[in-house]
Amino acid sequence: MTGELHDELAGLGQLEIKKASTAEHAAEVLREIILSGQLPQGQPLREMSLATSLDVSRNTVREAIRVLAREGLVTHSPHKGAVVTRLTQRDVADIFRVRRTVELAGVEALPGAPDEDLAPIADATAALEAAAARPGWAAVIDADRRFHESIVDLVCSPRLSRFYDAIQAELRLCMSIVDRRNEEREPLVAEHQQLLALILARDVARCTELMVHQLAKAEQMLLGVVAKDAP
Amino acid sequence: MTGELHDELAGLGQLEIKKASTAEHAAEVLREIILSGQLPQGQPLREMSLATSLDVSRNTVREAIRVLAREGLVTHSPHKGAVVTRLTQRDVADIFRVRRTVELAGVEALPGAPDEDLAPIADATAALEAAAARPGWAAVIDADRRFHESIVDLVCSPRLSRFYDAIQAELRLCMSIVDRRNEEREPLVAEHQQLLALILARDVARCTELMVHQLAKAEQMLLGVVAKDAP
DNA sequence: CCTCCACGATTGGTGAACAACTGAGCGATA
DNA sequence: TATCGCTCAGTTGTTCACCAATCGTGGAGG
Repeated sequence: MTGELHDELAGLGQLEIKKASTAEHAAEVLREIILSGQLPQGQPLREMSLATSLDVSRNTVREAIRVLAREGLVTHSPHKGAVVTRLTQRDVADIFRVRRTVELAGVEALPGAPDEDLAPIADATAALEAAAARPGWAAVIDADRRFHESIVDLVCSPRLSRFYDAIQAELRLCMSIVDRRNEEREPLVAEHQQLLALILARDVARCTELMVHQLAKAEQMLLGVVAKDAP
Repeated sequence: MTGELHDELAGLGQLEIKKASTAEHAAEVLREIILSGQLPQGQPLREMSLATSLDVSRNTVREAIRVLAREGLVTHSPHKGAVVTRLTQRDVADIFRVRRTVELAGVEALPGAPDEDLAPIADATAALEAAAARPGWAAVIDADRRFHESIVDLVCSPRLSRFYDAIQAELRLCMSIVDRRNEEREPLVAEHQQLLALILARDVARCTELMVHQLAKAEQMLLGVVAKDAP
């Protein structure tokens, strides 16, 4: 009988995620709006206006804003409200310091990782190749995100993975102001393929080296963008 | 003229932290109650009862509970409310995996750290010695906390330090159920003195080794405690 | 002994109200 | 002119009252 039950649940597969709490849902909507770059950095979030446009009560909006504040996507000041976080060069440097620490910890965990934990990394690489062949950056960025997330997951620490999630959200916020019109995508694919090869070979030393190099390059790029954005 | 202004502000040094929001304050009070072990793990937190005893509105209590939930101190289930988080062995293992990752990253940063960043570690060690000479565990545990926090601060990453703060809060929650009546405190002091010596000598390799060993010991102890606590 | 259902308690969410605070505009004064 | 103090509109912080949805439980009935 557990069989039938399981089948029934499987049929509901898509619906099960239908609804968390209203506040979480509101937070998710806001998060996507912010991360998609529709709101410029520093833009104030007015509770009343959001409440009417999201069609929820002001209290619910407040909860959502608190969630985003904890994630670092908005910055809250007492009696002044929340604004979309304005990332400074210092923030970018900090984010990449965390990336080095956490992602390299994932690489260090490589020797003891079972093969099936490596599969998501290969999947993300494949998705990255496929996305690069088609127009649009959204899929590319998402595949890149999954790639690095899978590396951190090698540590097998839910808390570390959650923390890294928040870091990636800030990173996306930062990347939302990047102008990618004339940016190459082939190098990105090639770099990740190299990384994947070293990962599958479980070559910790060279993987670390390459990853440090790539992170430094990305950091330089974003430092430049942030510098230009905030005069 | 900036000189006079600076002098005036310096005189006000202590007052600047005068007051956070009511919700944050409520969260802080609740946090201390939980971390001091006055509430057993699994204890439900009723919004109404807390609202009357803290003399704030139910909404404010709700906000405070959300804060604690995000910190991991309470576990929230829809329509069932929040309970003091019950830490499992899996949680303890995860917390220590994070500690290894993050604290060792602090040790790795040792070669590039300026001397003044090492001072807080020495201070914490001194405080630990002093606290161990007097009765009571609270001061000892706090000094230990500061010791490890200062090591993480060597990375110079506000985000990493904040994350580690949350981890330490969970750790304190876990330690609140430890029975320390017949536990030795001299070994703890000696171990930290050894660590401090290696840190001041900037001996990354041996410091890492010793710290891994000590963390493993603490982890074993807490795993045993948690196992006994949750049958 | 087991099942089912109704009830009380609790949480999730809304709307309105009021207090407290901020920032900007505007004179008044030196 | 520049600075101080004031008022004022707008926003946030907090409380209160209310209702719907849900959970746990205990008792009625089989």
